[in-house]
Amino acid sequence: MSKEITSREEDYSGWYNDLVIKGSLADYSAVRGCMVIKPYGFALWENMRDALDKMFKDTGHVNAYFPLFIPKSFLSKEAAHVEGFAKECAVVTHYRLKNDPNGGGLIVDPEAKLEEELIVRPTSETIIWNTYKDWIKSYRDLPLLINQWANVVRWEMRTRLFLRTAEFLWQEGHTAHATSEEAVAEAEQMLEVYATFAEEFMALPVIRGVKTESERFAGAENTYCIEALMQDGKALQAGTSHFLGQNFAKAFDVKFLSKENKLEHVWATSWGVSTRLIGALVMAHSDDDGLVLPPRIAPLQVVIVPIYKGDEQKAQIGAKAAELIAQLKGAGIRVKYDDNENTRPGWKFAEYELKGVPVRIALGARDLQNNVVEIARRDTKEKQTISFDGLTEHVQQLLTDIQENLFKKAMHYRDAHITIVDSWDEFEKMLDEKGGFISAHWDGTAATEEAIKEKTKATIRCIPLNNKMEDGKCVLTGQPSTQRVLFARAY
RNA sequence: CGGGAAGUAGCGCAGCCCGGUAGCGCACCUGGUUUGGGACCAGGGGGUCGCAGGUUCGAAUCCUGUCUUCCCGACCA
Repeated sequence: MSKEITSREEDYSGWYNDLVIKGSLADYSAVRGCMVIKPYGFALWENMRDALDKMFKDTGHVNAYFPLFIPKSFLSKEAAHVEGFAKECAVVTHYRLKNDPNGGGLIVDPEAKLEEELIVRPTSETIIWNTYKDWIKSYRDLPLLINQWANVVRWEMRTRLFLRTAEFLWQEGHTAHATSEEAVAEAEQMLEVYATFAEEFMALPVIRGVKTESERFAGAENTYCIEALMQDGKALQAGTSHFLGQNFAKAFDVKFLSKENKLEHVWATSWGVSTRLIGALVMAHSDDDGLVLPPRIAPLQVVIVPIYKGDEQKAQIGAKAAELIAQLKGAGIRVKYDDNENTRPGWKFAEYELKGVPVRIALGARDLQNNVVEIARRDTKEKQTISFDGLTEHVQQLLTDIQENLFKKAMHYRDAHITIVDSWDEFEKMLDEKGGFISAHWDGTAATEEAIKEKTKATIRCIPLNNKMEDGKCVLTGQPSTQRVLFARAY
């Protein structure tokens, strides 16, 4: 390693990039704003994806796949939707290249212009609703509960590894229902699925809430979200679930005959989480020694590093390690044995810390004689010496402890950074000095929300679900308010 | 699209002010000694200095243009 991980206080952004790149998760690519996800990072994504996919299926959803390309005319059918996405779309205008007759290599063949331009999907509502029109005729076809795992492209002005890349991987669920109530229940259910996943798998505490009108998804009636807090005090939207009302059904003319034999538009939801979750994971748990990954989704849960002198010792330790690995694997633990001769133990220790492997086991000749191993946990960096007997149970318990500890630590930090504020002076002061969420009264107008954003860069992250009603005065205007909302500077 | 900075070996950088034909660290290759917190010694390979012009006997270095990337803004369901 040529450079140490930069301290957070000096340069959070450099710290974050170092973590991602040195932790072997991803790297910049040759294409502007796009990243290469490396095998280690992709294994992490696969673990997250598999856990989410199971949760979707347990709630009655199935997977399907829709086209990457969307005819331009589709995008314009829902007014708010086109407004929200038009500014960041990649557009396919031609279908062929040819050799430049004047020399100079390949050029776009002007003869090969498309009749109608194709948009690389920034999200799939339009192409999916165009399809649903043909699939839904009767109330018997409902509900339609479909998810797709895909890539999408949004031509962002400024990008950042995982958090905002021009192309990213995600899942998008798109459901159709016979009633408004049923669709709202679906949107709320999926928000809860996301919240559960974030908390139980990612060890990331989240606040469940709804967005204000100005932060709402383009084309939605209501947007639910989970908001997480990063270690620099900035908030991150970790997932959203939208109640779309009948907006897309009307735009794409999706109607069904009800039990009462009446023709009605269907009610819709959409919901998604993306590789941005990996960014959240990195910023929520990591320290200056590298990544810290929660055991439940870590690509590797345990690494075993042998310490030996000479081939004879290596063979002896290897034999014992094989025994331990068989036990650990038998218990479903993801374990790697690193007997690479080109790197020394100290190098390996540092390397797996950078990669955030939760548990490290060191096994040397000394340990072999004493029937023990040295076991180190990544989150607290504590080491202890324990016996071979019951090692598997010990490791299982340790993985559980680490998972819980990470959640508690993040929860403690989050709770300590929700500040209740009642005056404008204090609002600005707390935002600058402490960061995190500011819980304050708001008069409910978009104008005030905008004014606060203008002054402080803080936005309303959400109105928490099950929020306590309480009379108060707007922190900026002094106008009456019925509840507090959460403000923060955000990614 | 505004403001700043940078493009020199796979990665990180020095050299540029003051022009003379390219260097350091890491990585890589060979041999040896090592191995309980990022080993050491010796030897070795690798670069049209982002691109295009110009000035000059001579350009990584000076001038002009251009492209790209990063950072800060603007933008961002």
